Amino acid sequence: MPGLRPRQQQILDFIRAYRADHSYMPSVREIQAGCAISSTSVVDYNVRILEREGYLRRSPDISRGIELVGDEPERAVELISVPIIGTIAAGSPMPVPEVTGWPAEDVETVSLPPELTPRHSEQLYALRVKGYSMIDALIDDGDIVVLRPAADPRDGDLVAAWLKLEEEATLKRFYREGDRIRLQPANTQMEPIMVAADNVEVYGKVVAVIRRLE
Amino acid sequence: MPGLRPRQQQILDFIRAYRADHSYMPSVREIQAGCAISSTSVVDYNVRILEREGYLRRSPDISRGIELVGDEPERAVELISVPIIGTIAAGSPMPVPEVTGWPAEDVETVSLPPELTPRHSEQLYALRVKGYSMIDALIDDGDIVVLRPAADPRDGDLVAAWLKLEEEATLKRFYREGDRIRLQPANTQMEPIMVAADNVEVYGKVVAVIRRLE
DNA sequence: ATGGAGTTGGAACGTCTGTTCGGGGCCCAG
DNA sequence: CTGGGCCCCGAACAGACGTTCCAACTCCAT
Repeated sequence: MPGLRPRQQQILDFIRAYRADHSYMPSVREIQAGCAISSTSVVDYNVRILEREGYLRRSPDISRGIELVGDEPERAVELISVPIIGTIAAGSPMPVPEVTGWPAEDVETVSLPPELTPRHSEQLYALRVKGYSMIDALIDDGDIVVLRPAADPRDGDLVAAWLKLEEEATLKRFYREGDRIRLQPANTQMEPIMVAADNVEVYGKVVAVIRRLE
Repeated sequence: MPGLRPRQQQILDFIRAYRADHSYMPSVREIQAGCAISSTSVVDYNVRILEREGYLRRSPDISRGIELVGDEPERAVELISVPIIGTIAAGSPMPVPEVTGWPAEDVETVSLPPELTPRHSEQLYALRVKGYSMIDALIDDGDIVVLRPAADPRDGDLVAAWLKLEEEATLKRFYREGDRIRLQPANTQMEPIMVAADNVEVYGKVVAVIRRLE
């Protein structure tokens, strides 16, 4: 992506510099001030272009909702050890990570190579899949799924969810549709299921699946 | 700083998880929703405490102006680096590991954690799966399969095989039946296929499957 | 000139968001 | 009982913020 007008380059540089100083993102008006632009609409105009060109992403109607792409912050280079805190099966409750005294002594762990490690790896945990109920998510009996506590999952994320009414754990892709939620199997040939938003409890977002064979 | 009320711990966990998913910080009302709190003032109250206790910093009057203080170190363990020598798809020939001058310079690699490393890890290689032809083996597009050259596969092994007549690469479980070979999909609901022994060339035995999700 | 595409400027609208205020339970020492 | 921390609730205020609309400007090929 070569073509980038000076104004856009200037804005991009400002955002990068701002990001180095603060852990949150600049607002439109801060960009305006920092780049000596006389109107917020000019910022919006150029930021739109930057988004269209793939330099960043925006979350509409969200303050400071700019995300830089290709600028993965502080990816850990070393091997991460993730505790396997239990099993997940269709009909049995999922274990949830205990917040207190997390690094227990005797839990089994799995190590994640750097290539698999997401941006923030502090609170990862893993579950061993029991049974064949996740077949539609291309997940086999015995697989290990690595999860991250999901605050406010985004559309399309593969999440581990607990359906309260059905008393069932499931791994599906998450889509918000008004006050309901569509859970879409990873296997696209299968039909999605619709559930009320207050019937689904999202425990985590799947960041990796590991299968070890004999 | 030991004493941290459950509500505060909950909020802290939510912020950390949110931060892992988004590059910007959650708003007070998002914390409220994510922690099932019924008022923004409760969030403000507890976030104030978290700030006073030194867990985070706030920039007043700034949307999403929360900054987490302190991040954790990681540990390093020994891990095996496996070259990804190519892709495997249904209709195209599989690459085979070159025995000579193996450690090429510019090949992509994937690191295997110790738990995944089999006994003899010297000649491991990996392929990236292209397309959805391995769905019946519960292997998705983009998955990485780690292989070991299989001199004499045992019954039940999951092998990467090349069907000469059909000119097709496939991942199936291997069963010898007289002078023919039964290739059984991992998905037990699907029918096995029978091929003549001299029509199948076993390239390797799958020792691990790794799937990384965004 | 002339027109269009790309860009800037100014202002306003509506919402998002941090913050504050008054009130109300709960628990325990006095 | 009384009072005071401690925590939660609902509502509202004021400012921060993303977004939109329209006019004007530059540049360039026609």
